[in-house]
Amino acid sequence: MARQPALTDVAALAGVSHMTVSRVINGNGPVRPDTRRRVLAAVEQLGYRPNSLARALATGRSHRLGVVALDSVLYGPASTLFGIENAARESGYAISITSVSRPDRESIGEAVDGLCRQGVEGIVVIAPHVATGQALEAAATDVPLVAVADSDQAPVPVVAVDQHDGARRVTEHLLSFGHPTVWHVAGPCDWLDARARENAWRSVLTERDTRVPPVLRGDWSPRSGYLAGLALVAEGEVGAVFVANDQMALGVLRAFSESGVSVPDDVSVAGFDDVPEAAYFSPPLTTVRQDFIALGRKTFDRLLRQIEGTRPSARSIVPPELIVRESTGPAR
Amino acid sequence: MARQPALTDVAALAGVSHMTVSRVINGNGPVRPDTRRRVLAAVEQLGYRPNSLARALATGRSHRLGVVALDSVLYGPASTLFGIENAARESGYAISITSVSRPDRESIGEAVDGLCRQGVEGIVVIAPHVATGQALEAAATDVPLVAVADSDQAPVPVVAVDQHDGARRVTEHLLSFGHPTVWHVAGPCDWLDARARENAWRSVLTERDTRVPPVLRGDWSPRSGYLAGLALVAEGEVGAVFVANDQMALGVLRAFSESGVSVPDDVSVAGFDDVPEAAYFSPPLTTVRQDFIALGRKTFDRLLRQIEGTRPSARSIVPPELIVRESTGPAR
DNA sequence: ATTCGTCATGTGAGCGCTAACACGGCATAG
DNA sequence: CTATGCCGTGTTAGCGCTCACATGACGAAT
Repeated sequence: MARQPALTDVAALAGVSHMTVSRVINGNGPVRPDTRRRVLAAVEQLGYRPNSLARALATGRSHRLGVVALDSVLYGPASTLFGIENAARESGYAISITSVSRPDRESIGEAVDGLCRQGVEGIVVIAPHVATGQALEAAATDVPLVAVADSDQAPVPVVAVDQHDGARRVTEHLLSFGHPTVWHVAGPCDWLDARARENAWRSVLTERDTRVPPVLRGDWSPRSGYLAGLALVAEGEVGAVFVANDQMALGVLRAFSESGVSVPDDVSVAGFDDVPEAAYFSPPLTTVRQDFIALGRKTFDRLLRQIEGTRPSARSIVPPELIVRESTGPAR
Repeated sequence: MARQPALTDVAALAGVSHMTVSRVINGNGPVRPDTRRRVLAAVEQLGYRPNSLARALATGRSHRLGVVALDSVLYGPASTLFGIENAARESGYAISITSVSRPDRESIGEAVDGLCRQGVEGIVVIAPHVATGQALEAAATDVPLVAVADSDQAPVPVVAVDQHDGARRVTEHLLSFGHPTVWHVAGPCDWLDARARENAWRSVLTERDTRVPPVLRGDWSPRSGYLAGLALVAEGEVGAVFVANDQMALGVLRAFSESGVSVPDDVSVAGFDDVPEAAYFSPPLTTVRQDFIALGRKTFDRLLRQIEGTRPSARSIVPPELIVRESTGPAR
């Protein structure tokens, strides 16, 4: 089994110099039509595939992007990844992916370093932890970098769905039914998104001089939502709950249904994300839709602009959308 | 801004030849301890990062794997992807990812071709459609290739969770409660997994001379499950349903709950996948757990073996596990 | 003292490609 | 009829790295 055919093989077969073949392949320099035909025939016959590694080495441009993802299969990050991949592929960029299990300085640093060695032209970090910001600061590199995270104080450009706006709108929606206050099942406190949602919820309540009930904290998992739900049942005087993501909201619904608490008659429940399942929960879940595909595209655009030297605006924000379903309603 | 430091820069700074630096970096050839120290100091000072593109070009080994994934964010494929990535990273392989929107010959061909240009040493195709097999046949390439798909007749090595076994076990589980027969909400008929689950279900019924009810067909989405659920309600005489995945099962549960059909008292419902949410459905869903992380690792091992020339066994199968929860029970 | 082997290092070529320039040939302009 | 220009093509030198070999220094064996 011989090695893959190279430019010179094609050149030899077509009876031209390798440079002419290169011109045909890249469609730049001037080539006479019949020469081009001969070359293309040779390419076809040999099944020649340009070696993009060699090209990258010669040009100094790899047309490759790196993505650092959290080692998890959450709906949001996974969707964002695919959004980025789609946008990148359409623009002729290849994607290298690396996952990290913990969002600390060392892991992120290693991941970024590994991608740089691979010669990526830019890096996206989808690791929406509070620690990620500092970790990125440490990961000193001159490769353009964009983070997918809703943070004002990140040391790198940031793209995100507007968490604050989304959380504000659900909270206001819940209050609009006349509930005395809104409880909150928050995400892990080391997540930026969790903090942003919690802060927005809190500010709506304080703005209106409404009592701020203690926060229940989960870890995004349905199980943690279930436990929070049981705690809320024990609490008794609960009329409305804003749960920081749909998976936990499912757990809350489960706990309520087991305990004979009716949604939305006894308690209104709202989530965040609009996972595909949310419309089929019992009852269908009021939630905030995040357009992760748009987020991915925007992230890619942002990074591309940075690679090409066009200075982008400081913050790229994707607006969320409140999706009202049957899990929220007037107080009984 | 100067370019990234290269081997020669380090060599110059350390006062040695580039080859000595190479030996230090790769830890092979003999180097005197103090020389090594000088070199490492220079590496540190310059912030030198080996360029793996150049290395790949020189050695002919890229240590890169390509993954072709379906353009979707389904739980299974996404988890498998992460399993592969983890295993690969541990073994020093980088991952390039490409997604395809349709599983036809052209898309798959393009995806495989693109990855080959990137110089990958092996390719995993996670595109479990019936058409994928033929598409792979067409994508003639001498790069080692493994498909994640439960098919006997694929033209390439295959790794999969044993769909047949899983489906057989749920069906038998449902029959064990004394239900006269088991209905089936199947996945799209162009998916191998959907076919395998349906075939297994059918064979259990025919083996036992049980009536085989007409198949209801969905598209994996909760919505399609919901519609199937409504159809089952209209049908009336339904005691047990095996739904081909958990998302559709959620839709079925929703339809039943809306229609006042009680699960499992009126109808037993079982799913497939064991998504993290399944335990918190109402009622918690009996389902078949697929260990996608193990699947990913096995896939990587398989591919690695193929790259290194060790001929692997014909079929790598990961066993599924029946998870019994509250959605299944005796006929009323 | 000479030969040999080993260790530590250096040299040159080449992986497959592109950028930059060099060079004939033919048309047009002077 | 020579000068100027452009077109089509070839030549050369790298990109950053590794491989295969060459070289020199030193100790041990002859």
